[in-house]
Order: sequence, then structure tokens, then C-alpha cells
Amino acid sequence: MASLGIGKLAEIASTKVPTIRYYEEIGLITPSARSEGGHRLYEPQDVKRLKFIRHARELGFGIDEIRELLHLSDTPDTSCAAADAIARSHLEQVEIRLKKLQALRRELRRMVEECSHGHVSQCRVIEVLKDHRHCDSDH
Amino acid sequence: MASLGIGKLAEIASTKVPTIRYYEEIGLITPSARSEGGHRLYEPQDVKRLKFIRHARELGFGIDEIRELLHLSDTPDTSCAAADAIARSHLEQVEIRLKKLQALRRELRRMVEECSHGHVSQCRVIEVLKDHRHCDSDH
DNA sequence: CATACGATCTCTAGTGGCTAGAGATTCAAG
DNA sequence: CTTGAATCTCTAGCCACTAGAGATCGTATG
Repeated sequence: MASLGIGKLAEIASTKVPTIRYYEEIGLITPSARSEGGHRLYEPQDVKRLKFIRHARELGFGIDEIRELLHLSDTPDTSCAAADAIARSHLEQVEIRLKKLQALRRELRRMVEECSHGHVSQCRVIEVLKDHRHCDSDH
Repeated sequence: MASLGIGKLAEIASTKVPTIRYYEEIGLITPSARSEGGHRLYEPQDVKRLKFIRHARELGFGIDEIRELLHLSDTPDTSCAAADAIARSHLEQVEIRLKKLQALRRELRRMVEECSHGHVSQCRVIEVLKDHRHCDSDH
């Protein structure tokens, strides 16, 4: 048999065992079979499915988005537009987060650079936190 | 009396009421007094404290970091080094997240741009998710 | 002074995406 | 057949809140 136990699957897909069980609980992946004693058994297509999930997670897609992408992937004759839309909307979110994080970095850099290394009473870091007006960008 | 109710405080500090109660529960802020009936009453220094907390949160500091920064802010005679260290370490984390997010954006852009707008079977988005080797950067 | 109604009270539970542990059972190697 | 690692189910915890129920308080108006 080419079936894998959950531990081997976890290893192959760079996942932790409880994560796979969690994905099962929320309906993303089901073992192809169970052993007599109740252990989960996985086939090659399960490996592919889990890798797909992990890769999408690495790219920051949420569970619901992944659910949809999996469904699309399972029905190859439908239009690609839906997958495209999910990816585009995700890209937008990433770009928004990037902008915020860049503004954040600017503020933090300024805080750290202007720190006088004296006492807290003159500390620029504390100062800035105390008064938003010290900031020059939104965040 | 210049005391504020929790609603007014929330409004002034752009917070929600339950958030303030949550901050109290985890020991970040305590109302200066309570009314006879048990309503929380806040004084101007409480407003400052909450604004400090919110501003630090906006800058992405975690609760424990804020706890420490508040403590430092309360003891102005100590060295500024600790505050500086917290801010620096936070900046590092932000820079790491930025790098990851930038790599992510590259991948997503490529996915979206290369999408053929045909059927799912040729969809670049699905394709890339299926096989990590389509990616050219770590993420 | 009574009433109405909005603000606040406490308490519990849920979010997302896992992670960690207890205690029982199963599997595979020797 | 025994040992010990792997797996099983179940519950609870993480972060930083958010949402709701049902009870009580505070205050503006009649």
C-alpha cells in the first residue's frame, strides 16, 4: 500500500500533525481511509491537496478563500475568473497592509533614531507614544 | 467634576467601550473611581494613559511591550535604554514582515498577471498554488 | 417625583488559525 | 509478546479583541 500515516504526511507537507487534524475538522481535507484501529490513512492525492492548502496559506490566503480555490481546482471546466478575483482581492489586501507597514517603519525608525539615550524623561520613544502629533504620517 | 464615563472616554480615545474593559481586565488601565452605582469614572490622566496605549497599539506593539513601556513611562528617572530596545526589536520585526509581504506581493502579482482568463484547467493562479516550483522567491 | 430610555454593568462565548496537553489506544520492530 | 513510538479523541489556550444577553444605573423630561 502507498498509504501514509498522518505523521508522514505532516513531514512531507511541512505541516504539524494537529494542523492536519484541524484542517479536517474545518472540512478542508479528509483522509482517504482509516485503518482498522482508526488511524488516518492518506493517498497521493491527499498529499497534493494538503500541499495546495499549505502553499495558499504561505501566500496569506484565508481559510475561506482556500476553500473556494480548492473547489475551483476540483472543477477545472469552470471559468478562471473566480480564482482570478480571489487572487486580485488578496493582492489588494496585501498592498494595503504593505503601505501601512511602511508608514509604521518610518515612524519606528524616526523614534529609534531620535532617541537621546538619556533618561526616560527625555526619551523620544516614550515621547512619541504619548503624543500622536509627533508623528508625521498616518498609521 | 471632570470625571468621564467609559463611553465618553472611548469616544475621546477612539476606542470601543469593551476594549477599555478588556484593557482593565488585563491590567493596563484602571478607572480612578467608581460611581455609587458602580459605573467606571475616569480622570484626565486616564485619558492620557489610554491614548498612549492606543497609539502604541497602532504602531503594532504587543500588549506585553506596552505594559513595559507604560511602566517605563511611569518611572522617568530610569535609563531610556529599555524603551529603545523595545522599539528597536519591534522595528526589526516590522522589517522582517515587510520583506515577507513584499515577496508575497511579487508572487501574487505574477499569478494575477499570468492568468490566461480561460478555464480553471489552465489557470495560472491554481497552477502556482498546486506547485511551489512556479514561485521564484521564498515566502 | 415618577418615568422612560440610553448608558453602563457583569458574564459568557466567539473570532482565526492554529498549538499544547492529558490519557487511552494502536501499530510496527525486535 | 513486549516495548515504545505514533496516533487517537477531547479539552483548553493563544492574541487582541468583539458581540450579545439580561440586569442595573443615571439623567432629562413631564
